[in-house]
Amino acid sequence: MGEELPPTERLYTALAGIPPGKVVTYGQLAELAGMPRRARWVGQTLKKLPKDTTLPWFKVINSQGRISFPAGSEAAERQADKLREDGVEVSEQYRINLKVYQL
DNA sequence: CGACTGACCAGAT
DNA sequence: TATCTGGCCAGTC
Repeated sequence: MGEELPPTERLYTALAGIPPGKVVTYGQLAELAGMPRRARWVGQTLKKLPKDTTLPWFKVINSQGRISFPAGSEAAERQADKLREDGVEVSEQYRINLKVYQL
């Protein structure tokens, strides 16, 4: 019968489908993957992605419209650069306007 | 087994 | 805007 993909696979698929210039929150991505209220699980899963992944991990931000890495860290800076390349406006304080860029 | 930790979140103050 | 609280749940020790 119909075999359903594992949760992680559904997460990858949903993430790969985020259009250019758009972002999603951890909680939103959890719902898209069919795992409502599992925002933390999304974070744990993304953390395990290989460093050379082609998935747009940088499109995932928290519900406050901020990058979930310590300000000034390499990770935060890398994510901000990626988002800007993708056409998303990111302030110096790593803030993104969800009203404009959220899927 | 309990205690603690996270790429989290929503509501209250 | 900032801080706190309770909820969430898989890993780790």
